[in-house]
Amino acid sequence: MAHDERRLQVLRAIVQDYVSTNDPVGSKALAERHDLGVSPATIRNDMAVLEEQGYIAQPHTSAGRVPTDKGYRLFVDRLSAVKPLSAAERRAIERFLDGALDLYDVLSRTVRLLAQLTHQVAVVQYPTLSRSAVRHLEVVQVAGSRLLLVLITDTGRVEQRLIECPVDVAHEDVADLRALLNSAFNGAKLADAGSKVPDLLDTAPPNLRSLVASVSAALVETLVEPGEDRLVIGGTANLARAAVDFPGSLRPLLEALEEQVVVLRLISEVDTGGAVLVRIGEENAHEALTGASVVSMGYGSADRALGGLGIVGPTRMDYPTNMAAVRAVARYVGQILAES
Amino acid sequence: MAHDERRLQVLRAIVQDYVSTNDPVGSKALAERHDLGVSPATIRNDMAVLEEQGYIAQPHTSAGRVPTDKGYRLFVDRLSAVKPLSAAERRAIERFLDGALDLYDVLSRTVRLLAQLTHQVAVVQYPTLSRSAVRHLEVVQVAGSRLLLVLITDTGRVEQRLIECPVDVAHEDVADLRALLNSAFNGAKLADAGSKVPDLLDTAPPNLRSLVASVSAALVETLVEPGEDRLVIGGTANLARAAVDFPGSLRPLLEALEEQVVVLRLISEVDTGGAVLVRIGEENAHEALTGASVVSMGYGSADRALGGLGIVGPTRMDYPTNMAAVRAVARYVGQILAES
DNA sequence: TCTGGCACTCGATCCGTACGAGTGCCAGCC
DNA sequence: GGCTGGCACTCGTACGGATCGAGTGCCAGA
Repeated sequence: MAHDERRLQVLRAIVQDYVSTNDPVGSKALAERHDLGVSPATIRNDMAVLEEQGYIAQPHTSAGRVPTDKGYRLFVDRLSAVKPLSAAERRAIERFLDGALDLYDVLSRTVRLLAQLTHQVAVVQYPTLSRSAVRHLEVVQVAGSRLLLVLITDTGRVEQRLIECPVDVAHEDVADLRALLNSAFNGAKLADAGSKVPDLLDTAPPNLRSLVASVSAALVETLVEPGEDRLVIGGTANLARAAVDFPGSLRPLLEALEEQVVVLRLISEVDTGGAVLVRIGEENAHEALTGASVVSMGYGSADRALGGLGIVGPTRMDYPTNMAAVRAVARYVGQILAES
Repeated sequence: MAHDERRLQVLRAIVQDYVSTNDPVGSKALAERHDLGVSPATIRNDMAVLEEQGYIAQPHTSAGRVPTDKGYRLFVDRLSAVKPLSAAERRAIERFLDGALDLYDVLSRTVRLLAQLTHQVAVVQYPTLSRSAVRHLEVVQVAGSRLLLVLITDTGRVEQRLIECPVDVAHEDVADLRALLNSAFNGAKLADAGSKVPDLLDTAPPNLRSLVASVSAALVETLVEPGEDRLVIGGTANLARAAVDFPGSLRPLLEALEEQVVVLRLISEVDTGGAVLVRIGEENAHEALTGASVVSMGYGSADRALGGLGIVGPTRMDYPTNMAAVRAVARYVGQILAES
């Protein structure tokens, strides 16, 4: 029906105006600023229906309407097209990310870039270890019984772990240990590392066996341990601008961002299909994120997902622009990390 | 004179009360809460003098007094004793920091600990490279002409750097390169690394010379480059609580914290003598830090300074407690890193 | 089905008043 | 000479009432 269609136009206009002005929007202003072809009175009727359906709400009786989470959801799903980035913005992304010196550099540039493009808090997950493969293992003797194990993955990530051995290790055994570990694990997906241990123990010379056992145990532990997934976070200063959208205080949100595990779950639960994922307000199912939305996407090549990245901001955000930025950056970062 | 002494007591009382209540403090309240042995009227006279000398100020005519930066300075220098930590707090520090798995883990635990003890934003500088020594160098071939250089220092720090060589590198040359680099640089202070390059080039076999030249150039560049000094920051959520002390907005401060270079300068300019350094308000000479104080201290053993750590908070902070916390944590972290 | 008109609601704003915390000054006391 | 109690004064805050206006819901008519 024609006026179902118009009601959606009204909702879209409400979202757009509210996002840009932060004032509850009334029927009169709506009629003036958008070519809806009908009078304020008609719009009021539409608004009454939209409110009844739960897409908008009024803060108090004599105020305009504000989109609800449900309203934003409909807007994102059906009323907005992801806005393509301008050529200048694309160039900015390339210029910003090219020339990174190492993995950390790539990620920290990414996070700054995202924060700058979206004016929100940006979050990038380190490439997940379990999906990478071992490129090289290095063992360095730090003290008699202390070894430093350094793992280099094919995504350029470098992991380190201190190992306390039960007894002192002979200096000449270290080289043997290194060779053994490398021949056993080289090229292995980290997720499969555990299954290689029995073979390794069989082939190890008897005098090294206990040493190999404790080191490989520590290695597997490091790799499998999911808590090791780290985040790079940036653009927190943008929260100060968005403070008006978080009535109580920024505190819970800032705490959640420090409590990395919460954000990690949000960012890492991405659709592997290469689509941008938007979680609006209560959909995040976390108290500290009341009034906040998360726009995220996985990065990596089609056959190998590496991790997730995204932004966190108030529900009252410019979804089309932010979704476009997240998508563009995720794709470009995926390319860069696939190359190296 | 006796009443000079009393005026200082009055200033101390004003600072203490103001820090704990955040209300401008008046003469009557002061006389009630502190045993100054004189009447409010007398205190008023003292306050008039203190104000004239610039130690305190009144926000408006009918309000109590508030310490100025100069007043806090006097308080820190002459009126407060660094408050020793309780045995329980000491134990908490040890429990919190022991059992860290690697350098990053030590630093991130440290930052969380400091933030928790002081209720302020905590900052820890990575151990400065140039004061460390090379423990091991690892070269991994990532692609034909691409090498990943991994540096392990005696402070447990692991640095990585991608090197793009002008031509493809033969697989068997990589091992030779590794051996050459290690024999040349092993045990060298990073600051001295540059001076070792000529010798290295002389001893290198002719066919490797150009390769060694480009790799060692990149190595020296990585080591000397001071911008590589990184920070770990935590406790940003504490700023939300302190928001009342930053009248305009938290924005400039949050931005300064992201603009790591500003904070880095503050934290790294520490007295090497092992004393806590306090910078109050305008002493920081940075616009974004108006109303903010920095409490910092170097860590490392007596003969080898590694870096700085500290906290950033409103000028209205509990200096004695915070100075004690910074000092205790800096000492303990220095111990831990010296051991490894 | 849309529109103009109208009465109504209710938060925001403004203004005037009262209150009280805090001060500076002064005369008197030890 | 220094301390104290008393007192007049200032000025920011809290409170209450009046006004304003944006926005609404409803209804009759086109």
